[in-house]
Amino acid sequence: MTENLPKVRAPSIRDVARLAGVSHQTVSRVLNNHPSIRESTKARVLEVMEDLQYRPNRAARALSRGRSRTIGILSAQSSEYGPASSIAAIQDAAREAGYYVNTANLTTVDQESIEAALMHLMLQAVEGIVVIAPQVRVFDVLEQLSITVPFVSLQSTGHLDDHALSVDQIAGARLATRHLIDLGHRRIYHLAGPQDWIEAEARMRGFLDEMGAMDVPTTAPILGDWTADFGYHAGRELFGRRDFTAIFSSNDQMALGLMHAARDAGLDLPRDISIVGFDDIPEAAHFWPPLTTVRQDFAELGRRCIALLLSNLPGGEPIVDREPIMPRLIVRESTAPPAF
Amino acid sequence: MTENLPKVRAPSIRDVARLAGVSHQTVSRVLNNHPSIRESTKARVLEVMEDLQYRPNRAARALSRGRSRTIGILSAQSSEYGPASSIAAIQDAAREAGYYVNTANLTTVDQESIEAALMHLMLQAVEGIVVIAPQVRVFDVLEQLSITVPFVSLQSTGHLDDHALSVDQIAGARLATRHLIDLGHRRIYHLAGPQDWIEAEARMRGFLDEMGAMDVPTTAPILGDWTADFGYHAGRELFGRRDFTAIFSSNDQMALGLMHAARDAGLDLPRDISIVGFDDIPEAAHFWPPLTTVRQDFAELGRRCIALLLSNLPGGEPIVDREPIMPRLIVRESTAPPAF
DNA sequence: TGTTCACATGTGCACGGTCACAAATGTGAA
DNA sequence: TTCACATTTGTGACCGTGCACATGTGAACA
Repeated sequence: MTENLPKVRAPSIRDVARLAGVSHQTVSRVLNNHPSIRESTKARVLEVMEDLQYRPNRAARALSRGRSRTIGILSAQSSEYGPASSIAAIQDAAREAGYYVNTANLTTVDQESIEAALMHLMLQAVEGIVVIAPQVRVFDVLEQLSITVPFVSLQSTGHLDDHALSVDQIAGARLATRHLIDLGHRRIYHLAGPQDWIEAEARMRGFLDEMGAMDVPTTAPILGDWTADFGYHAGRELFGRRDFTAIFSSNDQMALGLMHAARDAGLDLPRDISIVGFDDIPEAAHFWPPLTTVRQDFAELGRRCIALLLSNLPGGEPIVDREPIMPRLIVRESTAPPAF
Repeated sequence: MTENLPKVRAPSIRDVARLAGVSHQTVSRVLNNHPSIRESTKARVLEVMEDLQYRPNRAARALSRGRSRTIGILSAQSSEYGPASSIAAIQDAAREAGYYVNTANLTTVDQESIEAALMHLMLQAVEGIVVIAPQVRVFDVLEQLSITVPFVSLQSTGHLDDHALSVDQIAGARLATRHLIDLGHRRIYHLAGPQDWIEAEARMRGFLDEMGAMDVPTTAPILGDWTADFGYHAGRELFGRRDFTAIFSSNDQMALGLMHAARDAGLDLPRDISIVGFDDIPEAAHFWPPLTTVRQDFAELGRRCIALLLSNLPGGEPIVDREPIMPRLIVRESTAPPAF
């Protein structure tokens, strides 16, 4: 009946040492795979550990080493497909590398909320931060709070490229735009994401670059908020005038909203209007019509993100990963040559 | 030029104490809002903290208190809308309560993967665990590894209800089924989720219960995997025979796949076939046709989940939250009376 | 004026690891 | 046998915080 004694302290390194007949330091060496430990000693210690169900205490370790082995993720809209996939990939990669991950969500993207989230992460003594959010403001706050841990952004910002790792959003947007131009479209709208999201800006730039390069006149992009609802409302207005034959939407959700509005307006897709999305969410293949879009490899992004971040941690040798991940155009049935 | 001296140790409680002319214990009391501290003393200490940019060291705290203030989430398919929303809500609620959250994803749901994920959480000394995954196996492993921390599951399992908190999936499924029956449908299929997911089972049970209660003959549900792709392939087969007039899908993604297959088969929705989903993902309102579905309040679920878990932690007074969250039927345009 | 008591503050150690350094043991050549 | 040196193991301090307990302080009361 010893099993339900109250408050049985978890076994410590010294308990193991006593039972194995060695010093606590020897146990510590076994834990850390120190090279000069006699095999027989090591085996004995390991056996005692097993018997005692010994688990190293992370807090103690973090305290004495001065390192938490934790990295933080600062994320906005974390239940959407893109961010959620990135987060999952980052967590997997971090765990693989022996790191723990802690996520702080931004409910709103104002100064105060960003500060609170960063504070939360810093209080945990995270060793590095991954930012999946509108960068510009976050970086301002990072600087303001004089946060000193290394950080990595999942999107290239242009001027902070040492910290950035990205899918080449510009190239992706150009692929999408070029696809529409190649089909013969000349009056193409762009439904962009929120201005302060780097991806949104990059995709917009890619769109404008390609249009310029191909000498196609452009109209001002419409600024959206990533949601299908916004796409729907924007669509209702756009399809009223119909002074265009194709739209490139900055993400799949907004593209879905556009399609909805198009049907409401009695338009036939893709005959009357071609639509291209961005992200290739798993649902996109089943939209009506199946959506032509640009696929990003989030898993790869997560892996490289962690590799980059860890390399910037003290002790690692800094690498600079400037090679962007190239997105792919997935052609489905939402695009066709213009009917007129 | 003192700002880039290497290795400036972060200020500790004693540094603050020295500058404020008090003992380290007094500083500690200020940190923990101890009642008997003179206002003036407290103010002085707080001021020094501000000056020094003092941040308490979480590892030291965890070590001396023996509590990590961290809870773990064990999640599968964490990039899908339901789990992702729950995770976000749980994180927010936990942060609110001063807790940290750490997520471990299951890549596969086999024994080994579950063990690895649980180990990862336990090594962090999480104080409690939230399970968002196929419960049955996870609970087996929990028991096997003799995990002793309290845990909460986001889904009711029937026999572990003290640990469970849930949207009443059965009631939700009955709402959906009843809606179809009320419209006049008598030959209704159910596209279920994976057998080992509690939600899937509960929704299936709700479907069968309601069909039984209304005296409508049923056919065996089809077991899917939550993905739109599966819905599509199941649909291709089902619409070949067309011995039914409505389908209740266990989630919105599979419903989307079904719709896709229905269009491929040249069917008119909802005239030829009515479809109901489950979850009300933000995109569902923009499907073609907009999807009738059952809405779950994930945010509320996350909040109550944390409340329940924290109450089970040592020190809290155990509450039992047996009141399930009631889901709501959202009627859109994917359902109509049968045409014949 | 001394006693009591609540409040405010200080002292020293424990938490469970790691680190720097010291000591013991083993090994091979002079 | 002895010394030099590599390998293996041990000793004690330290990381930053909280806890138990001791101590100091002032007001209320007899």
